[in-house]
Amino acid sequence: MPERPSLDGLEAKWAARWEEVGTYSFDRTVPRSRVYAIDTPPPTVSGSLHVGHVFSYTHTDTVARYRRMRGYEVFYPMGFDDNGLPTERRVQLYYGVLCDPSLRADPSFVAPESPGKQPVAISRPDFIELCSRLAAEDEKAFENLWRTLGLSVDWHLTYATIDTGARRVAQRGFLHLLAQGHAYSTEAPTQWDVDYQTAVSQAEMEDRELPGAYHRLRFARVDGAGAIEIETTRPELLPACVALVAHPDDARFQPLFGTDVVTPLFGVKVPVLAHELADPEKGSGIAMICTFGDVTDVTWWRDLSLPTRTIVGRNGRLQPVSWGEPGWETVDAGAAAAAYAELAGRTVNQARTRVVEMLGASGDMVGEPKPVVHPVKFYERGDRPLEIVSSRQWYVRTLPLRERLLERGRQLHWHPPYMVHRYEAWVEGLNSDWNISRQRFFGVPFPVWYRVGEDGTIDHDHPLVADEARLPVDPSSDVPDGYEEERRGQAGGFVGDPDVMDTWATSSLTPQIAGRWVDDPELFALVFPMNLRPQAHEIIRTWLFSTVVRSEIEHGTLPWTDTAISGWVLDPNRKKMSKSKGNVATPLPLLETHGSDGVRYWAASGRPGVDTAMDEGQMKVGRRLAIKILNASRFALSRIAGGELPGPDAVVAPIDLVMLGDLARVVDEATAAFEAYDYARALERTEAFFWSFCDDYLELVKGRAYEDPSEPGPASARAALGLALSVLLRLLAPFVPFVTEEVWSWWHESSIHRAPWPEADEFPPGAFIGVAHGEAGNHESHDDSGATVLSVVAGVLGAVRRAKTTAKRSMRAPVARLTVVDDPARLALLAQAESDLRDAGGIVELVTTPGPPDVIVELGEEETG
RNA sequence: GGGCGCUUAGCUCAGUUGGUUAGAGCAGCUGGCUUACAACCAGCAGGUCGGGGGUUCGAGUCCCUCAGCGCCCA
Repeated sequence: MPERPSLDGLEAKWAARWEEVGTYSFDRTVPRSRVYAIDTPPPTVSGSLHVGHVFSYTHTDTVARYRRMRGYEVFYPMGFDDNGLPTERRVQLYYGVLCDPSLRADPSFVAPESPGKQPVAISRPDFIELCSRLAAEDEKAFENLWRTLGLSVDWHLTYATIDTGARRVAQRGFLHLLAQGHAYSTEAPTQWDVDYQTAVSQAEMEDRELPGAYHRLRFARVDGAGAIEIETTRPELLPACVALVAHPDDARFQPLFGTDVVTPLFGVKVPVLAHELADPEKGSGIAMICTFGDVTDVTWWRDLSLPTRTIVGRNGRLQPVSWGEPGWETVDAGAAAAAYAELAGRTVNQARTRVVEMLGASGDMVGEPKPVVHPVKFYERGDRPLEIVSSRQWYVRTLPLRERLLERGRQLHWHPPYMVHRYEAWVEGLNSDWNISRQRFFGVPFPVWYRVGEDGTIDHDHPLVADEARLPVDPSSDVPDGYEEERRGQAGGFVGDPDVMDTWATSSLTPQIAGRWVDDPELFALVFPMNLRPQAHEIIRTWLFSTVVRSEIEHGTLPWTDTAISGWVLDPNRKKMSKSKGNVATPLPLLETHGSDGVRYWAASGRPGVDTAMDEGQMKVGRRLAIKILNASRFALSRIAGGELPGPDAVVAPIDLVMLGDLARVVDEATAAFEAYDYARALERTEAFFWSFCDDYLELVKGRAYEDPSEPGPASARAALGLALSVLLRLLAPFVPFVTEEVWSWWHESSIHRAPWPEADEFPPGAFIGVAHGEAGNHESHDDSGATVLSVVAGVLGAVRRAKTTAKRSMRAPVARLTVVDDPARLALLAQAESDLRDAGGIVELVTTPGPPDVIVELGEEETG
């Protein structure tokens, strides 16, 4: 036991020790009933470290530590979700490279030291190699943070959602979806980000308010009887117009339904149709339908069986079309081609400007554009509005599962419970199947190839699937059974699926990946279904939802029994932290300044599911708590050192029994709180007891504990002190693992983090008088009002302190005479700890008198010298 | 526009099925080097529980309504 204990260096000391002796390693020899498995969120390491990471992961760690102390073997792996766009973007910027999948791998390829002025095109294998390399470096920074923070993760179980085992799991899962008809591919209108060059799923889209303008355009009627005026925010899609649409009940347009009009500039005949989704209140009450301006266009196109006229290419520019050819019929092909020549090759924004000029010149635009602000769909990471293009994508059928998914949501235990509403709202609002294809490189490829017919057409309807025993495969370099590499891309040969799985399609399998579903079925049977999914609330609709989908389809079960939803970290002004605002706090300096235990204390004070402000003040409080634990423990241990520590039966003094009874109640409350995943409540109750324990009980008992240990009074004090310290340290261990382990090591050989969680049977039966356990006793340690010998004596001690403070005297000043006036029952309680009170207050003479409550303190002179 | 949550001391938050005088920490103020701790201790002060209405013997707590804030979704 050090003379002057300190928090300095505890993180490094204990992190190394825990790793060395395997304190948190998972013992797979235990039976299923003793396993507690956690499906940890795998962070995306290409993002920067964020104080939000320490916040939510600390919550999970307190639960993991509690369960471990309850005797469970905790399966607590860390994962990393490196695949997908964020890592690719980081590699592009870091090295100044671009992936060109048409290039062959270059055996002599060396990554550029720093990015040049122009991006260097490199092959897909070389690009993936750089992604893996950079991700591995970034993972180290995360692991270092987690270890410093003291997460009780078993680092031998670490996985990445792109590693070999994960690819095997993801591809096997996909093949099962395909075989059972849950996955299908189709050519379909798809939300497309023209910058990232990829399809975007419903879950990744967001609306942003964007300024635009209504342009009023004139369409001539074929019968010559005048014109129809429509309003549109996207006049550049005029060449893609396939129909006009109005509400079936709209009397203004009923006579026109079924007739044709002609588009301005391009002279295309299009019908006027009726559909409920047309809003008579909006614009002129009649709209043009294009290929495809928005999701409503897609609905109309599908419901009304309209043709397609695709003009926007995947690069976001208008592509060439053949006016006059089938599908592009027009009354004047020459004029249409001339007009379109002004637009082809331009971006949609450029084309909009030009087409407006042309419409103005031709007199087909009515009045000036009317500015509006309207919601436009964006990819959540994108900078330009999404376009809708038609392309081949893989989908998972989620719509037919809706009812079963809602039922699973009701079976899952949500903490806090109201979070289930977010899940239900999402499932009920599903309007499309789940698009899992991404046109990217650093991801898990689809393990399928397609036959190429003799005429060069690709047969997407009968994919050649990989044998499960071969997984993982890369169809861009591996070859389907029965084919030679030479026939890749040849007529009569094959092609590989060019896409990779969406990151949610792989991370939806984290229970299967972490549990090694394919590679280690015995382990998987031991840990799945898991116990806990901790995660943030904004990804309920993505990660939680998709994991439930995959588990339901593959295993017919929930992937876990409980989910704990954490809130966000807000900046000190309660604003959401974001890079653009520049209010993001990086965690390592905080850990260094306040200590890991201090930061963990702040994090664990945040209620489950509640957004919590970054608060360095709370971290300082946590650090003070840790220092207090050091000092109080050293003090208590110094009182009980030397000789055998008496067992609980030695506790006989009423005040000692009452203190232990109060502590037993705290154990009950903390245990109940942890069982309900309310770590914050457990901490609050424990901490409150700990401070009053230090302020009052330690002060009252310290004299007696120093006396002859063979006497019953001192023996009682020593036994109570030892038990209380042991219990308190264990209650605090999930929150402040470093300082509690340090103190524990002063008097124990093994780790506190494998010590048993405190139980009622550790306490002497006499402690439970007046406590819920209700065992009868033969002493009077409490009165009818619930006052105890401890609460009465602590109250009097407080009055003595008050008097000394008011008199501006030192706490050491003696009390010549203390007169306590109170009712007889309370005075009887006081009498049971009279000598402790005299010691703690420096009281020379104590007088008790029945009567209206009062405490009269007559201070004496301090001895000098 | 729909859903969920929040509003309690200057600040951050507790407050259980409705039940004595609504609590804690931080900040503030006043004292004190007290043989565990000055990175500490003791004490003091600070609240119309967002506004309004209702139920009840009794409301911070339950119901209605209004306002503000945040998030999710359209």
